[in-house]
Amino acid sequence: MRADARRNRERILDAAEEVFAHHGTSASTEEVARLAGVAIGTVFRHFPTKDDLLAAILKRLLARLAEDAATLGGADGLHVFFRRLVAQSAAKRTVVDLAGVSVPAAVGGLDEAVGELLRQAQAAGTVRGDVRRPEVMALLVCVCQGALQGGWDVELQERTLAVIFAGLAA
Amino acid sequence: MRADARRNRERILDAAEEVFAHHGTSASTEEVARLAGVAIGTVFRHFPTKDDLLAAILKRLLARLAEDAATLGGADGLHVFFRRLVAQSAAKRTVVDLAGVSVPAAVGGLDEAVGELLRQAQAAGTVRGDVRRPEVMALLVCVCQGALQGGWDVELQERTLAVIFAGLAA
DNA sequence: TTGGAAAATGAGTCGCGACTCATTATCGTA
DNA sequence: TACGATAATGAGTCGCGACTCATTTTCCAA
Repeated sequence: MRADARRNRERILDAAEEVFAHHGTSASTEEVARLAGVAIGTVFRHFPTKDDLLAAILKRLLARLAEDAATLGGADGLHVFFRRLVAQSAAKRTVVDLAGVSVPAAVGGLDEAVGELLRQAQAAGTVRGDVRRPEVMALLVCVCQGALQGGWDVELQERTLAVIFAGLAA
Repeated sequence: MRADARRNRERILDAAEEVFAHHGTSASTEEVARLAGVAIGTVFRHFPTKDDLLAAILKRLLARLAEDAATLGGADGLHVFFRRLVAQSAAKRTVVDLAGVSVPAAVGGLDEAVGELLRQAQAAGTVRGDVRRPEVMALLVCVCQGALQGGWDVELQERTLAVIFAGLAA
């Protein structure tokens, strides 16, 4: 792959993330090209369809989340991860809008990373033992969606998470 | 309003609910007209824009939910309502997709109905006293979103709701 | 340097879906 | 019934956005 091609690919991904974060996935590919500073054809050379582009940024986002999760741990690592995710979702439409794009959630090891956080929290006694990974993942998804849609303020976010944390601990 | 106009208006609303429930709000207005058995122009006579149509069915849905909530009560009325809402959401895209359409949540008294359920649950000791309505509403929205997107099976739904119920009770 | 392969360009095509409006049909009243 | 007002019809307009491709530009290896 030529140097300029690699550079443009990155620019396009960055631009796409920015544009879709603000305007949702319904934003046009042309807007992405404009922000990336390339012609529309270049975008389609790298990503033959819009869905390919969406899948690419989703993959990057999930990988980043998994990486982020991997740096956490201990008694309240899971709680911290919940809060970070909610904060991100409220600001960016992207992840949430991507329901339609089919990228297995397992990509990037997010499932595993969250599983590890759960295990550590349980070991520390912060979360009770009979809670399993699937419902934790489900709650993460729920909360992201809700935070984005509801336009939560900080207080509502805290109160809502408090209920969930209590439910995990009880 | 003429009799045929009133009849068609109802047909269109029913058709729209059906179509948007299955295919999301991106389904075309023409599809709605086809199912309603009227011409496309008739739809636009009753609802000048697609958003007007969406707002109308959202209003109906919220009113119905509030009505439903009003029939419940007692110690676990709130829990029952949670379950019903999740079950509906998983089957229908409509409510969830309507984030964009601006209809105050207060419409139809859903807020009040849920507030009443909360009060009764707290009186019965099923829910602890310091939980307030906003976070309950937020959790309801979250769970609807999540259930739709995640394609929850019955077990996952139960386990996820169990965490939330525990958090409300703890 | 330079030749040619790889990449970028951007005006143009295409299909789709929201919305219009001249015409036709239907209702309800006198 | 007759007739005017109200409503229904559906082919057509319009804009938008995904995607194409002939042409031009850029890279890099020999």
